[in-house]
Amino acid sequence: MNEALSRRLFEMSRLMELLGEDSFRASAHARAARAVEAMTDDVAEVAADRARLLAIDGLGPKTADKVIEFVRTGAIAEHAEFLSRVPPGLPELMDIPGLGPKTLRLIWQSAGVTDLSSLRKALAEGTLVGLPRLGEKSVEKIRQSVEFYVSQRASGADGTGRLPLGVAMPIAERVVSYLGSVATGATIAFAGSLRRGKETIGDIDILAAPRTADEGKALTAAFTSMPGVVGIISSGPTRSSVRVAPVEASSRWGIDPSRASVGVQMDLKIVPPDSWGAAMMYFTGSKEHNVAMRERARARGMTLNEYGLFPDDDPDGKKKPPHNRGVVPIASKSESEVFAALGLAYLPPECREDQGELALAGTPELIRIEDIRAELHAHTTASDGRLSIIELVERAKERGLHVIAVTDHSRSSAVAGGLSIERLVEHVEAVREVASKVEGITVLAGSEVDILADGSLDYPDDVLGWLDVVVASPHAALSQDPQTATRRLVRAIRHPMVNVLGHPTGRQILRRPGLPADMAAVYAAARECGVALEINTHWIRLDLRDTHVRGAVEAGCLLAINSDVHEASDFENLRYGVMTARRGGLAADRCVNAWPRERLLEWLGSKRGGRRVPSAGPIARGRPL
DNA sequence: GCCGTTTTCGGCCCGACTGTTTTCAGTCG
Repeated sequence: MNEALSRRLFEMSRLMELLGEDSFRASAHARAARAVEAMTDDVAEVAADRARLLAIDGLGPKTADKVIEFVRTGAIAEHAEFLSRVPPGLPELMDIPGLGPKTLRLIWQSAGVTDLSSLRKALAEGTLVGLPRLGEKSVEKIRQSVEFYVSQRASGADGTGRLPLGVAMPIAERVVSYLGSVATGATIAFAGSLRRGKETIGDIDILAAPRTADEGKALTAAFTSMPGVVGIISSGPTRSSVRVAPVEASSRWGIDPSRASVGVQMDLKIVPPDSWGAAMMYFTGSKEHNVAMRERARARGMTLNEYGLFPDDDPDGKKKPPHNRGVVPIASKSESEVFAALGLAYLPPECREDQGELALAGTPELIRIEDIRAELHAHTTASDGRLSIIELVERAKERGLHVIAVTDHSRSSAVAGGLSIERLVEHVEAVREVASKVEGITVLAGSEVDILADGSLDYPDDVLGWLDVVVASPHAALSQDPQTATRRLVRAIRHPMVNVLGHPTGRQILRRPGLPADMAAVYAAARECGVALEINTHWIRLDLRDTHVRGAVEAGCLLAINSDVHEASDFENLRYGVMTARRGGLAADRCVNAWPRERLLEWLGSKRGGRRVPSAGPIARGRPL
């Protein structure tokens, strides 16, 4: 409901822009859409009390009534009215970079462009050249943008042109390292939604502070000519934008190799070293967070831009920007400095989304990568992993973990080599054999047990009783209706031997939505039963997602951050899971993977009749526990 | 259409880059 309504409001905002309505009204609707998106409660429930809606920042009398209308009728009359005035294929064209509402409106009303195909036709026939403010060059830029957009749609999994976090991050790191080799004295880092840990990335922002002007020029030259650049969108002394394509996508996740290349826009911003903090803050965003920060600065008689926080000596905006007039900034060198000068504690990038973070009294206590000491979800060659038991254990040890759980697939996951009961017995004994030999790490024998469509588990209870840890996960039947999905997950959580609910919704980013369960019911059951909800760290999953983590944290749940290890490199995904956890406000004490060893083992044992975990020795076959 | 450490009415973030312009509009982040 929240998501559907938020989308509807965003659409209204977009349609208003296209129709040339008051731009402030349009942005008010976009703000309302974000407010609804950020709600952790079900909007249907909140809307029962109009005063509660009005108390939400960004919702006023008019938008609150539209929310109520949507909750009651499933539609907003004004939305339908806007929709009837715009050709159906037009709004999507706003996704094309460089094509904004004004230009789109112009070519719609003056050149009859109504959708992608008529736009391409108009470009091919040259009918756009000569319209007001549209010369040869502008039209050529639009043409290139459209072709790039079309190729992205053809190659991307869903046509949004966004890259998963885990695809974008390594690219950004390669570019940062490459630019660092060009300008050895420069400070270089990535910013943007990548630094905030969003699950998908629209473009990659790189920030550089060279020591000299020559170094800056060298950086720009290197950036615009680096391998993979297929087009330069713009390039100036302080900013350059390029299109990079193609980029290898992962084949392991079943993306068709012939389509396994996606392009991405990359921006380089060059700033003076003294502005590093203000620039980092500015280019990290989010946009909405920045707006809130600048408003706060203004309210305090200051003005904030990417060069620093300045005294506001020019309220009318008549003069040149302060940094061009030699005004000395109040703060600029570090982000902490700027936050402090605005009366704020340091806010980590992951919480800069304008979702109430400016009202926080201090820096939120968020989990860090180094807090993670246990991995509770890992596969070996026994099912679909690539590591043997001992290899897995050694990799875990190298990473400083004190607990590693071997949790291969259960029998229903046939394509993933799920273990029959007989094979499970052998496997558990093999794991215990390894556990008895290695030192410095506790090795647990467990299973990632399928949650069947009706919520029952894939092994009988006596078999589950042999194990040290049970991760119960949905793998099939992911298209259930909300009621069935909720019943299914809650039933699995209530099973007395389940420790962790693995990738709870089964969603895959840009690929499939996952179970539409009532998450509030899932949180409530998990809290009551002491079951940890997993944040699966693989960048194709990140399940729970950030908003779900926030809901679970607010509901008082335990969470697990697991890398669902299938090969050694999967341990590297941990950072994406931790970023997602931080976006949801998770602190270390609520994350079972961050607990001291004994506390973790005791918690696991509480679901195994309180017996000591790990068990040692052979399984007493045929004797139900 | 929202909102108030300057405002209950009149504002509403800031700067860079580009192209079509002799002073600025559109777009982006």
